[in-house]
Amino acid sequence: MAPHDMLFRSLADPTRRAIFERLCRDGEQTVGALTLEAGVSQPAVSKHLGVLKEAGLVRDRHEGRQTHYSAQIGALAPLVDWTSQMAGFWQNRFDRLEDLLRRMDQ
Amino acid sequence: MAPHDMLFRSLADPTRRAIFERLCRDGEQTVGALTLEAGVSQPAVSKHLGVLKEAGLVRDRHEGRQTHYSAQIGALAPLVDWTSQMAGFWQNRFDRLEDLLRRMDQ
DNA sequence: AAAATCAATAACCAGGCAGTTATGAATTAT
DNA sequence: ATAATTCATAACTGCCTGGTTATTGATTTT
Repeated sequence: MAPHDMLFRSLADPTRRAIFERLCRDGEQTVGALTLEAGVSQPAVSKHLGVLKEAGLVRDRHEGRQTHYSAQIGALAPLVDWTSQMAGFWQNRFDRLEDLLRRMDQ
Repeated sequence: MAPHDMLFRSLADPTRRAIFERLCRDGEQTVGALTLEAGVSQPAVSKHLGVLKEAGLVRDRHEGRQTHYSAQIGALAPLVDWTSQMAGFWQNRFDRLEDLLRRMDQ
């Protein structure tokens, strides 16, 4: 399984992505705080956090009976890489086409 | 539904993402050509192409009885924007923290 | 004209996944 | 000690989605 596979899968769900966005925007949050704005039950939030953690997108920190989660922005790197790679392929093909046209023009 | 929602959803499936990658790498391809390497049936490929098209990630061009598909690299822009935005949030929080520490240090 | 090819659609099926409620384990408050 | 809080897990459910085969429409080929 490609490294960005988990990444895309994790971010595909709107609820889950919203949780991650919240963590990016507002920094470390407890499960309870996240649940308040998630629009789904606490177990659902916990499950989403589990998926995000599995994908390396979040870290958890236990403190007493509450768990604090925070975004790991670095985990988005493979996504950036993938996008650049696709753009690179595109550009290469464009360059080759340009080259071909230049040759034909002569 | 956010503009990047479709995007993430479309790219989440490995088979579908592979088809898109192929189009980026090798340029315009017919459904038949894509089917040869997809590892799934032709109808499955057609369905994936439908989803990609819906998300604006591919264009189709009919020529006789065959349909040629090509990647629309520009459609990845919202994804890049989203990533930058997340990184931006992160950076802002970091800056505020840095600022706070500087004040405390005095 | 008849046969073959290409791709889209229809109809169906199985598995996965996001959601729920109920419960348990650990910690904190009374 | 007891009660309350916080989160994770278990068990279940319904739907969505990715896959299949069968078929049709459209175009080429023979």
